[in-house]
Amino acid sequence: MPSTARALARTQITTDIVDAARRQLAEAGAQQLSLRAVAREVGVVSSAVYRYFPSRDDLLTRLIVDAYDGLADAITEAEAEPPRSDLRGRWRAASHGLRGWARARPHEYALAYGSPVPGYAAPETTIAPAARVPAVHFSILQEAAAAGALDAPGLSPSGRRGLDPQLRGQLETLVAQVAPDIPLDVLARALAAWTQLFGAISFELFGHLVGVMEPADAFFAHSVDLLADQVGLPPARGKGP
Amino acid sequence: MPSTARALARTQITTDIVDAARRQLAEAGAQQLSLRAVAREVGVVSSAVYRYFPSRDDLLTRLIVDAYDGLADAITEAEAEPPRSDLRGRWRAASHGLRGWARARPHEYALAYGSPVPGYAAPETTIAPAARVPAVHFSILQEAAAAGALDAPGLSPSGRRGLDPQLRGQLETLVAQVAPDIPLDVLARALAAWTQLFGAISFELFGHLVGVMEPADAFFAHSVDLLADQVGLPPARGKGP
DNA sequence: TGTACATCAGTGAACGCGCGTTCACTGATGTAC
DNA sequence: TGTACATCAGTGAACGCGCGTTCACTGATGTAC
Repeated sequence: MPSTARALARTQITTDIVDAARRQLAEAGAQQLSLRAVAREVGVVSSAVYRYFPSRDDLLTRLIVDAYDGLADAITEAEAEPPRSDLRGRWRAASHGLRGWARARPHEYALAYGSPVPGYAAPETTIAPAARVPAVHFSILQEAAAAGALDAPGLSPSGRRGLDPQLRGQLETLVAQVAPDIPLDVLARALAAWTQLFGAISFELFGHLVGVMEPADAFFAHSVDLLADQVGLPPARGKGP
Repeated sequence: MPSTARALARTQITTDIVDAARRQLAEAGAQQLSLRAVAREVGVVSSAVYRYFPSRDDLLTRLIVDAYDGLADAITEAEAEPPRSDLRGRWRAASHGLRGWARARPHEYALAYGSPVPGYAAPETTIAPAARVPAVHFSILQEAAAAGALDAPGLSPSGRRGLDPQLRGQLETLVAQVAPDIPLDVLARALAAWTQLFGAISFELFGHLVGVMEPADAFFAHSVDLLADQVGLPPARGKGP
């Protein structure tokens, strides 16, 4: 990896291209993202972009991976704020970090979590970065479970009472990969809570709360707390978020 | 409204156009929907479509309105199955009806509830049909509340204890329009549950559960029951869905 | 250090494509007397 | 019932547009001796 002038220029221009693409994504959405427009913005002829990305789809993939990474970073950072012992505070912070990131970059959010881009199939490269995103929430529960701090109506001591067999099988596979200390029924609720956070954020960003819950701050905060209850996190110890 | 040959032909061809458009939506997604392709499929020259829809966007609007209407119908029909006294059964049926409709028509679902179509702004005409969709779920809660059947941890007798002022204000406006008998805290949970159903369905349809919860049937059923608990519906009286 | 060759970034023209929308037109259908 | 006129569905050509990708090329940068 010698830092020749060429290599330096290459990384510089690569990031220029990605930045321009991200800017266009922010302005027009994923399917309007055009290689030619990106090239124009970077100040280069359209065919030159092919020296950096073999096709438009590869550029899209890069944007998706960056989105997952940025989101995971934002959640991690937000979650680090509250004192470690304040489990609910950390849950709240992580959740609001998720929403804040999404509101600041609605098109990147839509690219990663909205309707699939027609004609584009995400390659396997995106799986690992995508998996980073829920890890923070799971780790909070992991820690809480290990400390015996989780409690909610309907949770069973065994962690598996009343779970449908299909669901139990899936959860057993997942628990091994992700968070071995979490009881199965808590993990099920965590996953539900996880999808549900995205439901609230998507509704807000995609305009389904307009005229109903607008601004959605208080509504989202309320949802987050309901979900914290549901997964069995202990009540807040200090002030809310 | 005389049924002249012309008028008959007009309604016939209008539905032909909409059907062709819906078929293309199902195959390629909203932003690939092209007037020319629709015209080709209907067997007519592209400019002829302008006799029926003034622009591509109007055709899109029609598809969106149809989607909301179809979804509302599907939920209504599904909810009518269980005995009226089985409130939780009705909640489940309505929710599974929602998912079933979405799974059968992922692109129509994405058009209505996924990322906004770039360059397209939904006109006010879509508001009324969109509002029909959540009405079934709300009416179940309305009825349950009137019968005094709702109970869940954290719900207060006054219905408003502990609600953030911003949220309370929004809920008061909404409750008047939608379901005057529902206590505010139940309505807040109902709305949260509502957005959360869409989170689960979007995750499933948009591929975020692939390899994790697949098939998602049991997971979705579990989520629906957790949400039923959260809004305070009484436990199931008979078998599950 | 200097030269000969290999690498590679960027150019510019071209390919073939499909799109939404407009317009003057024709011929069939409908209506008023 | 028959005729004269008005309405309107559908045609076909054209407008101007932007797109992704390929290709032979040039000139600058890097490398081996």
